[in-house]
Amino acid sequence: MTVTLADVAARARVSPATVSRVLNGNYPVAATTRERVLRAVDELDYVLNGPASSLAAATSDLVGILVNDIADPFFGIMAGAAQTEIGGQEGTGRGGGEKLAVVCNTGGSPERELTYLTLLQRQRAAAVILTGGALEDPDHIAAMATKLSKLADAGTRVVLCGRPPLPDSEAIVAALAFDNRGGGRRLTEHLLALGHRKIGYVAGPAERTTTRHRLEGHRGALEGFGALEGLVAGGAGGVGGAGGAGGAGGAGGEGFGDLEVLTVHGAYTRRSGYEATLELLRRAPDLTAVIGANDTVALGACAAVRDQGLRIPEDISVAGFDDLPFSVDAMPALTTVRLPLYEAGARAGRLAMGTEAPPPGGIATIGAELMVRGSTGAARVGGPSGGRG
Amino acid sequence: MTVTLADVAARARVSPATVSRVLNGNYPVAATTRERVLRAVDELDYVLNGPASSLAAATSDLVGILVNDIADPFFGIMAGAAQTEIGGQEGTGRGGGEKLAVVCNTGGSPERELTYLTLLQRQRAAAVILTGGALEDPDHIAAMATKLSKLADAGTRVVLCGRPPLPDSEAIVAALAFDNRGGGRRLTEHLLALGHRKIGYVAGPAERTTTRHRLEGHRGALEGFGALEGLVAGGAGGVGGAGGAGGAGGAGGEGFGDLEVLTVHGAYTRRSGYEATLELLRRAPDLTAVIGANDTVALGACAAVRDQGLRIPEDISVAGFDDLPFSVDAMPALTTVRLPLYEAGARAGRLAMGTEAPPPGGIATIGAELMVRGSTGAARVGGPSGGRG
DNA sequence: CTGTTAGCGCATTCAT
DNA sequence: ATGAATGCGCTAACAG
Repeated sequence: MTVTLADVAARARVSPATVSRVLNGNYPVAATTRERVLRAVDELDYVLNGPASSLAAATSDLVGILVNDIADPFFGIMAGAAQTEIGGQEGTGRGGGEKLAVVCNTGGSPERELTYLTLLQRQRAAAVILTGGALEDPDHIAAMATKLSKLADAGTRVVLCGRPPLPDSEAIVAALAFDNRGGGRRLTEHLLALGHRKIGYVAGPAERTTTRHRLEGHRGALEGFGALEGLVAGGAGGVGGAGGAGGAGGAGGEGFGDLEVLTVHGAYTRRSGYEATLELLRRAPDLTAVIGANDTVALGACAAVRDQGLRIPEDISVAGFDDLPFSVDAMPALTTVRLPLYEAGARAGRLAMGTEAPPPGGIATIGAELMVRGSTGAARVGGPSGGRG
Repeated sequence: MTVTLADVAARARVSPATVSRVLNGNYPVAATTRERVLRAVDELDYVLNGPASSLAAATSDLVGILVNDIADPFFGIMAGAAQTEIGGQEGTGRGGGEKLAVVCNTGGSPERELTYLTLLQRQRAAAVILTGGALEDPDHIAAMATKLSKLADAGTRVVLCGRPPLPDSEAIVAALAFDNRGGGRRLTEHLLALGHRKIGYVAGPAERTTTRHRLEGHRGALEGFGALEGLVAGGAGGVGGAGGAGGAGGAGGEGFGDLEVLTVHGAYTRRSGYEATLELLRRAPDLTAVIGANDTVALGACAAVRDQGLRIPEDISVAGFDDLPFSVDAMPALTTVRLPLYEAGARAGRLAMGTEAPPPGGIATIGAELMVRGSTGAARVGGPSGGRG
């Protein structure tokens, strides 16, 4: 019923070994023989048996790309770029050597992340790309490290994209990390420069690296500003949560007492942005700016601000993070931090293919660029405690 | 180096066959034996060899989900839903039976679509889900039909989601088609009811089913209205392209002369929406409404309208299609047609798993609901030829 | 309920 | 440059 390598060999009047060789192209074969074989392949409409091939070769052409949320363009853009870099190689699809780049949606669930990794391990995947922020739960980190080592041992190339490198792990080919801290810092500095002093922050889920890094950047900016201007009120420590928030996946964050900072954690969703902003406005009616954990959250924040009868940016400035394509279409256009998602994804794809040399030390930090647009403006006068400063 | 089934069998003091049976769970095994085997699996940290398993069983646990653009939430939502339905089954990941749902990004390229199908065929995929509109090029349709038959012959279940059924093809398990015509018609009827008579239409790529169906719905509404009110000007035929535009992948569409309809084709992108709208406004400054091929295009249209110093909806009404999550956040919120993407994707996932019975005839049409929001309003007076009507 | 026996289809040694 | 033989790790009959 199904045509095999042997059938092709018979038709081409060569041995199965020869057919295998022309298909994989890793071996010298006479041009005329190759012709004959290729013709037989076409005539018989032969399709390589992947499992058999993988079994014999102890490796497959599968490349897995893990994403937290496939419906979020943040991941879609990276995954698409990686897939283009990996899959856009040969052409016909009948020979070997074609990688099958494939994306797996974990939905942000640590179990599913591990499960997908196991599934890919089972398939003897050629490479795995992990995108987006990681969970900071110690158990999960340990489990991931173990799993990734096993994958690496089995010959799977592991690449991190938009995710900080794991604690030790030599298992990784390369880690491409976004400069979330720097971006977060510059964004808040921008707001401070506009005169904002009471800035609400709608953070992502507390236990994610991305959330923590962006928040640290934000607080670092506030701290630096406070040090310079002596404006920071009350409480001594607490501000520089930079170190403290570290490993544990616990609470951390909900209410900083005396500080002029207001933070609410929530999912990376519009709804979360909407509700958190309402909450922030309740806690501090004299807020003059709100920063969203990402653009989606920021859009939710915009909606909340407007539903309260406030104008953007006259009454409240709003900013996001990522600079997804739709951000420029918001009214007013969203001030945000641009992450070169496509470039990062493409590079991760090349790294996974072994087409590009890993960065020195296996780690590269990818810059984040502040994009100032219409959603942020000068702080309104009379709102914040100290006036314009 | 790598631990195999035989190792587990030895450790558990049973035969390899028994281990295989408990792993696959498709066969009666004594509870105590099962325990012992499972323990051995854990102790040895055994992971099934997928390729070997697939080779022996002549089928794999891979399920491919093809999408046109992974960075577009339209596809992300469907794919995510399908993946949840398929992958969210068991738990641990060490046993068999776990499907690996993976999404493949064709980027809208017919070649890559075929290539992915071949790759999936090579892997002996358990199922394939094709999402989104199809290309109407006869050659490609034929090639697809052939390829899908082969997949079906090899035991792969083929499901269409958001794509019309193929000409004949018994190869398909089920086709879930969106009511793009109906949605398009209702949207235009809504605009007509608001007094709009000169409506610009920014269509998608001319050779896609989705584009054609939505456009047909639009024209059907105009036609029906013209018949009722006797308002349709000039040219006789041409309007009801419904039948004519059929199979061929040719030009079709660019300029309908006397008709009060203005159509421009372009990609499903914001940029296309922007530029096409500028063009429409140039061609017909007395336009009172613009319909985008989808929400993304509509957002581009909004930007263009505003850049021309026009207000939405006072001067120009704008509407989209799909009702993606961000559409409600546009200012004003976008009037659009809601497609139940998540539900459709989930259903496709179940169909692919064989968890749900196919609809009668293997074809189901999924409704499209008009969502009236702020971006559409009464046509401005004095613009269109006949005034308010 | 469990063990034994054969391949699944291909990539590789080794020869030649 | 090509052919012949071997085994990858597992599942599927078939016995028992």
